[in-house]
Amino acid sequence: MPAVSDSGRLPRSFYGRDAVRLARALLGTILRHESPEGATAGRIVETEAYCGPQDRAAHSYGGRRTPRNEVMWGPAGHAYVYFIYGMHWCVNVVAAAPGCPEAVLIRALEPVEGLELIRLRRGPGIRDEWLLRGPGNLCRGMGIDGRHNGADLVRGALTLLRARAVPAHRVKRTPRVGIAGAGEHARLLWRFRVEGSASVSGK
DNA sequence: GAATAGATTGTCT
DNA sequence: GACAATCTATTCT
Repeated sequence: MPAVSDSGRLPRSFYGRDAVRLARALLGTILRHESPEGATAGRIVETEAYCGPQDRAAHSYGGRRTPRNEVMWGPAGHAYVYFIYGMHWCVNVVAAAPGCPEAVLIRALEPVEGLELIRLRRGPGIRDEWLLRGPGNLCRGMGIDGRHNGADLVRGALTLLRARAVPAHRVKRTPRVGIAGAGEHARLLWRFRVEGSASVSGK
């Protein structure tokens, strides 16, 4: 019996809201991947909202629509996975409505299921709480890569599960990470993290 | 502890 | 050809 039930899958309606609200709502939910090597899952403790054409830090800034970011333009509840810095994958959850290219970057998870497999993928010498810390690291540990771009989280092997909500007093809002080139938009408080979790990334 | 550099490749101009 | 929603190791202080 798996440590995490698959029955609590979040419905499509959960995703159909603006990226900032979705980023907050995703805290505490469980990202689960049932791969051929085994199942892994983690509790989301850090997210960032990317808010479409007006957001200088977003891939869809200025209405850009390319093969890479095409899934951002599609229906909510799908995974937008892209490759960056020559070696890392990052996974986003598409928000809002078709034609509104908003998404939420998943930045950190607390490992919940499949610890052995996660350790195997990450390599030796890493504390368990840090195995899925950082957007690139969590994709490696969860076995997420370009094959998952466009995956439907409501139906496929990659899923999001409902879990106990994170109370407001445990949520901290900060500026986003790694977007110094975004001018004024770099200062907006569009990063959400669970206070006190050992698994959040950054300083 | 802070700052810096190097890795390494898809994507877009 | 420049650069990127990163991570790690190394070199300072």
